[in-house]
Amino acid sequence: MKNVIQEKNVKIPLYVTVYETICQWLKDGKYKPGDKLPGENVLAEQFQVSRGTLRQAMLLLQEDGLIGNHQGKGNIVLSNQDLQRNGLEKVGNPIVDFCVEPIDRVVTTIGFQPPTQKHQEVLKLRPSSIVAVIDITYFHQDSPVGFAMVYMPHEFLDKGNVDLEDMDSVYAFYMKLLSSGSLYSDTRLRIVHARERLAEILAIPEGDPLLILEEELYTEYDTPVLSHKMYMGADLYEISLKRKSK
Amino acid sequence: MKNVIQEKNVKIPLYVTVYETICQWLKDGKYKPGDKLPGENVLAEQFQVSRGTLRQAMLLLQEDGLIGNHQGKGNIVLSNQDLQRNGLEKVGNPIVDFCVEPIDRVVTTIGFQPPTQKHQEVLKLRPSSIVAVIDITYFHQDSPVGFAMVYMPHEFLDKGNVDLEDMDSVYAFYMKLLSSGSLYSDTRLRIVHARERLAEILAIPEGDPLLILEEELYTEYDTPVLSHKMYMGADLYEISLKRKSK
DNA sequence: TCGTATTTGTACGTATGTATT
DNA sequence: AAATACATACGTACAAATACG
Repeated sequence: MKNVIQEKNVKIPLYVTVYETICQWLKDGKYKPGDKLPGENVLAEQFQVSRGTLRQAMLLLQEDGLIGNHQGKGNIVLSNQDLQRNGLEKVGNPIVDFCVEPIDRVVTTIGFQPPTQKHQEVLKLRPSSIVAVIDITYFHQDSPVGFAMVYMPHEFLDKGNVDLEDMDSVYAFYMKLLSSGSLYSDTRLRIVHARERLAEILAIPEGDPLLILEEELYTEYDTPVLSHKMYMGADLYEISLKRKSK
Repeated sequence: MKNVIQEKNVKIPLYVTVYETICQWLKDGKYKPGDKLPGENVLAEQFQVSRGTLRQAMLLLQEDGLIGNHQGKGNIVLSNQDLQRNGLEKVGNPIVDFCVEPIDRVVTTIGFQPPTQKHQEVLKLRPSSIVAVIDITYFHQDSPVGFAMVYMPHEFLDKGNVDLEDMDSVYAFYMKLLSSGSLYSDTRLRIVHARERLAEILAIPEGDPLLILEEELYTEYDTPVLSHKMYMGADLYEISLKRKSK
């Protein structure tokens, strides 16, 4: 299997450059929310591309929630100012992205163990394989705000050439996975109450509520990459997202 | 302005019928997770459509997370039989969709008031307009499990021809809005602690944690439709979603 | 290892349908 | 009613990634 987090190709399709150009227009305020973009034929002419190619760019803009397409009316700019921040529906690291305070320090530890029954299922592992267990505590100004338990097949770390003695590089690998794109997830959100160990780690009273996010990440090939649980302090997190419907 | 929840056109594009046919194939198990679909040229031939049209159907399948597209390899079926249930990232009614117990009764009340400063902003209303305040309590076996406060411009209810004396029809209108499609949202999730009134409504001790979802819904024209807050009992809710990235 | 066939990705062009102005 | 603008659909050609002998 190829390295999951390989770099992307440098070759950029035409419709992507068109998309990026129009994104920049919107960022620069060349067209403001409520404005109508020039007609597709006009734009295609300007960019010297076919209308089909231009429409691929429009599709990307629409998926980003930057424009709305309306037959007979035109492509209208939506209120895009606040779209900078990614919502929960985009893969990233929620425990970092949604803390109301900035995360300024993380403490990472790593251990290894045979897969539990559950991990054999969700990570599709043989009983003879090895699972890396990565515990990460997230701090803001020396106060713990969140805690994550990450379960990853050792195989992935191995193929990623990660120095297992260097916690910074382990954490960097994990973050790179989360932001690598081309991953999708099964995600569950619940409220739990802090028990002994968690209460101690997060320095909160036992029984205090926590937001927990449980998740499995897969490649586009449907290969499990990792499973993790994130515990987020109740008062320190506000999770935002964009919901949509066809 | 046109009625937001108007029925869709009856005319169905070719690529949608192709998409629906292949969806059915997957549901029937004609192709199982891991299988490769026939090549696009073959499928286009079978459906008697051009390859471009067929590729539009493939795009829909991919957006649903049902298949993965891979240059040179093929279109592979993913293991998403369980995608029947919509995740939070799709607009619907979370307070109904994610309760671990089935909701078997709702109690709806309605009142009217001038818009607060905040509603003037988020719903883009004039101070002289009227806001409908709809309170909805959700029950499972006569126990309250969730509570929602909905703020909607009176104008919408009026144009929707809703009988404001008939609570069932008010609730039906609200649910129809949520499932009408063509809406998108700004959504925030947090933990709050039940205060007096909420604790009483949900029949829980004061101070107990609740999951709260605050949201504004907009049409594709960027017109605010409604703003609501949903309070969900801590132990009764598990919210699932599908995260993705390009 | 290398070349060839297969398969999807990109890009172009044209024509017609349908909703809005 | 006519003009405008996006939506759908067809066709062709070549590029790029992968699979296979």
